[in-house]
Amino acid sequence: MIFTPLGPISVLVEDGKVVRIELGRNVRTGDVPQGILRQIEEYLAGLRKELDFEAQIVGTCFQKRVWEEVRKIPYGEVRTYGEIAKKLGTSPRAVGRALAENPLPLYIPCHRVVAKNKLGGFSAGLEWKEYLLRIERGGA
DNA sequence: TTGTTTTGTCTAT
DNA sequence: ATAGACAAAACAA
Repeated sequence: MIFTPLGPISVLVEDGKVVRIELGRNVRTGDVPQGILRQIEEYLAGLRKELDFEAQIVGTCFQKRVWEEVRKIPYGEVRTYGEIAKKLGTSPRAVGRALAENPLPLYIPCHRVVAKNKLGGFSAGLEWKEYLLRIERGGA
């Protein structure tokens, strides 16, 4: 369990692999390896740019393709739903739909995906999206 | 600026 | 099979 200005973050781990990350909700979790928590804390403090731990990702074939693509977005940069869609040969709407199901926010940096002229959405609430983007922008 | 149409995928019926 | 939901975008007016 990690604390942020916006609320707690819980990490669910199954045999050494991160299965789910919950923003703003306090979920019952088992033991979480110290190294994983530290990475996330450092990331939130703006001291770390990549999360690198083992994760087990469950989803449909299409969802995994979207999540994989989103993982390639560099720290501090953003892409639009349309840009991701074009790369995968699908529609922006479908990309948003897949991101809405993202089980691993932060690890799969879906906050780096925005709408063309707006911020787009975020399952945990837009405050989280803004918060995360602010961290990566180096802002306070 | 607003509303309307088009759009791919997923879930439930 | 089909209908409805959706974290979007393009277009008409």
